[in-house]
Amino acid sequence: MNSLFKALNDETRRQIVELLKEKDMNAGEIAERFNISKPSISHHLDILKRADLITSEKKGQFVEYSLNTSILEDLLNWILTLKK
Amino acid sequence: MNSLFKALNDETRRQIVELLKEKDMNAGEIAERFNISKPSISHHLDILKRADLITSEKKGQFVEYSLNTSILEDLLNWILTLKK
DNA sequence: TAGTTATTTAGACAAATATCTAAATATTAA
DNA sequence: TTAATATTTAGATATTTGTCTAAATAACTA
Repeated sequence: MNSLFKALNDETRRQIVELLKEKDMNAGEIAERFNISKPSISHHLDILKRADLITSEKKGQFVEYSLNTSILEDLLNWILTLKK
Repeated sequence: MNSLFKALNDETRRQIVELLKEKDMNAGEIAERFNISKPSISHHLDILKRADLITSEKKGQFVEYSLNTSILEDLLNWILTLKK
């Protein structure tokens, strides 16, 4: 839960998640969308990955990232228990 | 959205929110539940308040805090748009 | 009014975080 | 094999954050 909130507590990472909602993208494509260096984006991707929010798959010299929405179930439930 | 994620990105603050889910409590009662100084708890309450997650009402010399679940609607929607 | 209790504000400090550049690693192509 | 491209790792640095103690503010009580 901690790593999930931590991962989402950054505007850039939330935007990455929103990008990956539309379609899978490789690290370079993701980096292009931001005015941030590639190493920094790589670091953000690592944090999202540790939180299980995204998965990665090596495809040749590229690394393709995908959104993993199943982990959001936990977050959803946490919020719902507060609301009822 | 930023202040909301920021507010929830701390275990102590999430626990405060969970406490207030059960019943309204004043600052002292909340502080008793943690091994953290009262000023620190006060600071956490301030962050939760700025995020609109809680409201406060002065009652004599006490300050009573309540959970505001309506702001969670935004968070819920943000997550739901990712899932579908 | 003076003392006590409840809470917040101020200021300091250590730890965590986001960012950068430079270098390393891995893969493809000539 | 050498060069080029994609990505990550390493190390540095400035900013943010969570915590503390001491002091300030506010409200009750004797």
